[in-house]
Parts: sequence; C-alpha cells; structure tokens
Amino acid sequence: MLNLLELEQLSAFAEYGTLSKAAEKLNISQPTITRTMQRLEEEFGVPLFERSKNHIALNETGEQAVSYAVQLLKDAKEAVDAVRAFDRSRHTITVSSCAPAPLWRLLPALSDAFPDMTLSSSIKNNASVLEDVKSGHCLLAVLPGIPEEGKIPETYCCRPFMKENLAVCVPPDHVLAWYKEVSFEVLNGYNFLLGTRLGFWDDMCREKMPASRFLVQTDQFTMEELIRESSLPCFVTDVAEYDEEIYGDRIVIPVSDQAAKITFHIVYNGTDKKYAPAFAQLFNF
Amino acid sequence: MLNLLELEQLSAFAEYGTLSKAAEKLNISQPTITRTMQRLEEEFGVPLFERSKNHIALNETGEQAVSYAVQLLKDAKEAVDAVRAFDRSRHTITVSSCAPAPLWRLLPALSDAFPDMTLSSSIKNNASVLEDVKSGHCLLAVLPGIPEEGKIPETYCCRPFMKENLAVCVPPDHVLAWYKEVSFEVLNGYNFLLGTRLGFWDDMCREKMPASRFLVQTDQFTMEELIRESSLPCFVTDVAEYDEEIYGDRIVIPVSDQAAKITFHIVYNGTDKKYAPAFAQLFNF
DNA sequence: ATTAGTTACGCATATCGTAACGATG
DNA sequence: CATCGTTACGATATGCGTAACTAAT
Repeated sequence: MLNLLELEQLSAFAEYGTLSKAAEKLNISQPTITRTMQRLEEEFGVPLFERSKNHIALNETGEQAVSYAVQLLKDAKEAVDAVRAFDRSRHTITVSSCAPAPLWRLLPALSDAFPDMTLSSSIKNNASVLEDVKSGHCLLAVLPGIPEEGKIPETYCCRPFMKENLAVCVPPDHVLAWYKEVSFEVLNGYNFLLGTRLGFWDDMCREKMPASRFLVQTDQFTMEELIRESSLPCFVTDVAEYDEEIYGDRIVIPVSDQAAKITFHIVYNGTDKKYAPAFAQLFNF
Repeated sequence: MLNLLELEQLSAFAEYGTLSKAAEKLNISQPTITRTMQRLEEEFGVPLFERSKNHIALNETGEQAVSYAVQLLKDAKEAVDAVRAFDRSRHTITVSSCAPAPLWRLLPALSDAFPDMTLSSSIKNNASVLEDVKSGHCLLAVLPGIPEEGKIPETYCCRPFMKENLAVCVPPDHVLAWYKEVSFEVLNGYNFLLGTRLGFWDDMCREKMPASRFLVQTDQFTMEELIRESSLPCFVTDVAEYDEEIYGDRIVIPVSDQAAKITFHIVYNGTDKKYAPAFAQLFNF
C-alpha cells in the first residue's frame, strides 16, 4: 500500500529536481530518499525513473505518479482539516446577530445553558444574518422583527427575544434638545457620530435619513472622545448602559418612529435534533 | 501525517463494528488496531471515538473521518491503477483494424520496428475503428480506403498499406463455378458460410447482398468442417493463404465490383511526437 | 463464562543516518 | 574535485504479537 510520507518525498523530488535538494528541504538524509524512491517503484510496480550512474530523473510514468501523489497529499491534508473543523463545529454554537445589544443577554444565557460549548458570535447586517441561518453557517440568528414570509424555510422557529428603542443623544444646547421625542424626518439632514459594529442600526439610519452624513468611528476611544468634545449628535438605545463619564450632560431624545422601536427575534432551525429542543426551552418563556 | 494503512484499519473498524472483528478481517492482532485508533486520534488531533470500559464506537467526528478515509483509500488505489495503466500504455502499441488480413503483415512489421513494445490489436467494424483512432484509444488504425473528409482531424496521417480483393469459393459443381468473375448483384440471394472476426467485410457483405443469409461460424474448426462437408459458398481473399486441406477442389471466383477491391489504409495521429516519425518512415515507402 | 478493549512486555524488523564508494562533468 | 546517486553497515525505534488485566453482558 502507498504511504503518504513516501509520496511526499516523491513530490519534493519532483519539485526540487535532485534527490540531494529534496532531502535537504525535507531534513532527511539523502540515502533515505534514494531508498524511498526505490520502494515507490516497487509499490507502483512500474519504473518511475530514468537512471544513469549519477543521475536520476522522472520518466513519463513518474510524472504521472507525481501528479497523483500531489493530489493525494492535498486531499489528505484537506481531510484532516475538515475533520478538525467538524469537531470544532460540534463544540461551537455560532450566533449571527443584526445588532450588538441582543448578544449582551443572549451570550450569557447560552453560556449558562451550554457550559461546555464554545460560543462564536458575529454582528452583520440583516441580509448576511439571513444568509447565515439559511446556509446553516450559524446555529442561531438574531433579526429585528419577524422575517418576511418565504425569507426563511418554514421549519425554522422564530421567537421574540427582547426590545430595543433608538434615541438620539445631544448636548443640552443643541437645537434638538428641546424635543421630547423626535422623528427620522426631523433628524434627516443632521450629521451624526456613528460607532461601528452597529449591525442593522447602521443600515436603518442611512435608509431613514438619506440627507444625513454619518461620521463612522472604528475606534471606541476616539468615539467616546468625540462624544465628549463635540456637539455632534450620536445614537443611544434604552438597552445599552448609559455611561455618565462619556455622555456627560447630553440629553437623550427617543426616536418616535415605529421603525426605531425594535423587537429582536431569535431564529433557528427547528429540525436540528441536537439543539432545537434546548433552544425551544430557552426561548419559549 | 496520515498513514493509509492506519486509515484502512479505521475503515475496517467502521465496516465491521468492533475492533476484534476488524482485526480478524485484516489478519492482525486486536491490540494492534487499538493502538492504531489511538494514533489516529492523535494525528487528527480530535476525539473520534466514544469509549466506555469495554466498548468503543465512532462519534460523529469519527464518522466524518471514516468517510474521508474511505475516499482517500479509494483515490490511492485508483492512483496506483492509473499509473500502472499508463506505464502499460507506454509499452503497448494498440492497433484497431477493420479486417484481419492487414494485421498479418502489420503486426510483424511493428514487432520488427518496435521490438520492446507489446502489440495489442483488435478487429472491429469501420465505425469503431474510427472511434478508436479519434479518441486515441488506438495508436494505429487500419481502414478500407481513405476516410471521408471531416471524419478524422486533419492532423492525422493516412497512407495506403496493402490491397485485398474479395472472392467467393464454391465447389466445382456449384452453379456459380462457371463464372470467371461475379458481381454482388449475382451473388445476392445465395446463402454463405461466414467466419467471425471478418471486420468490415462482414458489414459489406450484408450491405451488398441484402437478400443473402450469412451462416456465421464462431468456431474455426466448425467453419473448416462445413467448408469441406457442405456445398455452401464461402469467402476468400487473395491475401489469405489458400489452404488446400480445407478448400479441396473448390473454385475461387473473384468478385468484380470495385467495392470488393480494397486498398487498406493506415491512419495515425501525425502530431504524436513519440510515434509519428517512426510510423512515417514505416509507411512511406 | 464469554466477549471486548486496554495495557505491559519483549522481540523482530523496518528505517534512519553515517560512512564509504562509484561515476560524471 | 565537487556533485550526485547508490550501497554497506550499525544503531535505533517503530510496530507487532503474546500475554495479562479489567469491565460488561
């Protein structure tokens, strides 16, 4: 039977041209590789090399053998990787969320319910989250409301999880500070500071306030500093903890639109034998 | 690195359910297979089995590993077979001929020109011969005349090789015995003895003499006996040696049609670097 | 008591590296 | 004479089978 270690030496010989070079690259002695090539010829049962007294080269059959060897080695490596990935997936619960806030509650709950599983979460826009849940790329999805009919298979379960309401946050001397509540229509045209990793809130703001510009900050510290030092409005929600240190005397004004009052929903594959029952229990309070 | 021998043991375990059974089937001791499974888990780096004190079974990851293992083993075997087949093809000149007679001259000539090559020949009808030469399934083809325009790629060479003329052979008291030569039209309606492996002659006879019946004999001895003991006409050609023992006092009458006077042509791929030059020399006298 | 799996132990052999050799340009 | 490939030889370790052990049915 073939031996992958031997095939690797064959492949190295093909790559480097001489047995000596190949041996050096593989950190083995040169006689070893000589013997391996002889063994390979025995195993294949046909000549693979043209030999002269101090020269050896692949013949046509040998070239063929090399191409098969390379393929086999590649397949073998991929197999190992795939098995490792599969094992990893068996011990990982993957969550795709449309916003950060739901994760703050969801991840601790999952960690509690599945103490020996690894949790892996990511925040993406709605479309990507939908993709993930449909492709099975994630086990749990968090979406802002019930997905439209036909967007996900019927076997998937959808349960309300928590609410979040959007608000703007402005310094007391800002013109908006007088409002008790404010609509997107009014806000449209103002420029805002916007933190990254906001998920679907990001998309929604751009959609509802097309005339506004959003000054996206990828760095958390920069964002906080700008909130303190500028009078630019920013966004907060009723779920995020409100840090006095950062917001100072800024005033919070709820956004009045229905679109700003979100009920996050959990979506998961109801036919998954391993997780569906546990998820049903977790989310059917 | 993975080892195919180990994967074979894994596959056997998956197939037979217990280590003992697998060990027995593979003619190895049972502790050996235990150790191999342990090594495999190390190599994959993840658990593949559920173990209790005297029981071991594949877990889900293990099932995955098995399916990859089976695939790899299959691929490896196929690779060896393919390399062997390739080597064989390198030492074999394959000839497809539309009739037996050309082979009687062609094979000795090839054997002479390529003393260390194996010759492999087969007789088929014209269409199959054309298929073989186009697909590269044969290196040399023998066809009855020049193939029609477009039937073979332009890069193929076509050279006249030898002539063969069809004749019928009847007992002296047969009504046909009076003819000096005879046309298919006259022959049409008579029934004939026909040996197998006649290649295209077979097809031609059926085409030119649709009203005739052909009593096909697969066995050479039976054929000869029937020629001796019956008065049924049969076919001979000017190339086949005429054995008095068999034909006795039968009379040979050439078939007058042009279609019965064949010039066999050799066809081969003119772009084949290895053989085209040698073939050109052989057939361009 | 039988069957299955793991561990312990000793041996055979496979495989490696060093060294020596042969050939070639 | 430097480089490359093959062969010889001795050390090592890898891997096997036997035997002994444990647990479960």
